[in-house]
Amino acid sequence: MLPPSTRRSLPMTLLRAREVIMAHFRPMLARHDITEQQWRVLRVLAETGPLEATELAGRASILPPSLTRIIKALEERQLITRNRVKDDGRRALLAITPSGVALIEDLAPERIAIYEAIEGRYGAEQYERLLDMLESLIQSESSEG
Amino acid sequence: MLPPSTRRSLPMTLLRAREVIMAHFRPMLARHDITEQQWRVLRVLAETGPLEATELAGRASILPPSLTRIIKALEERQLITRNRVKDDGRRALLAITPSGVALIEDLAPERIAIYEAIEGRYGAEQYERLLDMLESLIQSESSEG
DNA sequence: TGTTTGTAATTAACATGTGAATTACATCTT
DNA sequence: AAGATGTAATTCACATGTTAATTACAAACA
Repeated sequence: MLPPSTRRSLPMTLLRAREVIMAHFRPMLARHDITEQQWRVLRVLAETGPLEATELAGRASILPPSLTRIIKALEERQLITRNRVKDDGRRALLAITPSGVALIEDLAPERIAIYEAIEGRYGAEQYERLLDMLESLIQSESSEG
Repeated sequence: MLPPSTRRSLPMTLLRAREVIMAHFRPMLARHDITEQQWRVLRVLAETGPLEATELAGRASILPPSLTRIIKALEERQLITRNRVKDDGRRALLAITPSGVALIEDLAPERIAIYEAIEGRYGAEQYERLLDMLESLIQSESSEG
């Protein structure tokens, strides 16, 4: 078996795919002066409710050191709050503020339009199938095996 | 239409997929004290032959500012060389050195084994189909599209 | 020739990715 | 209670991602 050429390597193809998709969202994020990762954190908190940092990091696919910095930035902008957990001085519950919710809601319509445009070009069925196949890949490669 | 939940968003799913795949390669790269991006640059040069920076950046999916730093590091380790292009003082041809080739060749067997293991778990057919679908997505979303 | 326009590469500034080390706190053990 | 062990979060150090600005050079052109 030969090694895959760079044009057919799975990690690079995933990277490029992500790249062409994110290109559609970046202008929107830039207009609102928010990074992609900050946006992920806000969306997760908006969907899930208050979370501890470890859980949030997992759901937003952000490593702890990055999350520490992102939390600091979002807290300064008053888009999230942090509250110490009783009985455990290490943990804190992170919650989105009303301003944070408002930001997410502001972006929602444009976000939906971008997704619809992508689905329109790629095909809605294909799109769902691709997501299924990616989830299956993640499943089959997750550390728990 | 509702916005996709973070668990079903395409950018995040692509990110997680890439993450579980790269997890298999990182120990190998760390043992050879090379970053993922440096490895990509070396592989592209090994496959394609000498390239100018712009072309290399495109093929390795690395932005110019990052490539500038990576080139510097690889040049210091004598894994690549750069030679000015006649008639145009801006450009330079970047080429992999014999040491660079040797490094790539050292890693090749393990690299192949890792890919085979992934294909084995995920299914070789599925694997190829996933690559096709991703390439199709990239095609349909490319800026020229 | 000198100026303008365009292009390749770099630099600057800041955010994130990554692995290792550290801190702060809990829990277990004796 | 005191020490050992474990866990959550942070900090550190360095590499890359990202956009904007700048530099170096080419090409077009007045």
